[in-house]
Amino acid sequence: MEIERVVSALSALAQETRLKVFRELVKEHSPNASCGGSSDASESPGGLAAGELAKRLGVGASSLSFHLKEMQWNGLVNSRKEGRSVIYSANLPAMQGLLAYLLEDCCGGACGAAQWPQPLASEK
Amino acid sequence: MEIERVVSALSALAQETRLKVFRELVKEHSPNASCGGSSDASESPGGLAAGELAKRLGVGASSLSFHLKEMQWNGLVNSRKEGRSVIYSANLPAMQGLLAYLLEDCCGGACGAAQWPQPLASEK
DNA sequence: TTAATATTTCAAGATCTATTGAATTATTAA
DNA sequence: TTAATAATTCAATAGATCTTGAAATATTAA
Repeated sequence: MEIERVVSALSALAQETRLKVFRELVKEHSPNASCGGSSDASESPGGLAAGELAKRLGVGASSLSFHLKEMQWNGLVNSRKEGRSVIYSANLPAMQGLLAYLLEDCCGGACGAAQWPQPLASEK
Repeated sequence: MEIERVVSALSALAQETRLKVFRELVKEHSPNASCGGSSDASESPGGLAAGELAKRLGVGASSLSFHLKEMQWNGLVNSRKEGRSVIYSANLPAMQGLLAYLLEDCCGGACGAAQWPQPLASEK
């Protein structure tokens, strides 16, 4: 993952509303949907309608639309139209790519993936 | 890790110069310095002087100072004075806390830590 | 068709971010 | 002490981001 994409993915998450959106979408992610592993084309990726997200987060529709557009542009969410709703879903492989980069390039040489996850404080 | 701190840590990384700074500091992190694990007070955490960072990244001194202050405020780097230089070092436990949050709250329920690291594409 | 619902787009304004160069502070060398 | 070096602070500016409410678009229901 090249640095510009990493910065743009981080920017997409570095805002309270957007981070909350992503968390909600991860919660709603259907367990058999794409996680970057094997999957077929008929899966239903779960997700939430824009309006339901707005209601849950207490954000105005146009403001949320702005943030969703930002996240979609940066590849963090996908959308599909269903009736008059637009359903947004988390793009987990994008998040995993970001985590892989941070783990390897920004944590790696010193406290690498081999030490991940960290032992609990009580185990140290 | 509460959401405000996560957002502020993400903001500290969501900028090209700052992400590059962090990567450089991780590279220079001395292997026996604090990784969140056991350590003693006499360790030397490695790091780089502000001027050396500015030279490596091709950034003006005052601009870099602005970014370093931002990163320090958000807990991503530490600093210490040595002679007339100020040595900055990566705060790896902060990065690890951030990664732990993202892994658990933003990846977790659906494609959890149990599946991390991901199998290689050739193994799927 | 007309009305209601779901969402996006647009324009305005407020605030935040980032860069620049000059001035300032602290430390070391001559 | 004076000069040189390392870094930060400050003020000015340009540009990006976020929120708001009104208007526009698309879909479904009456």
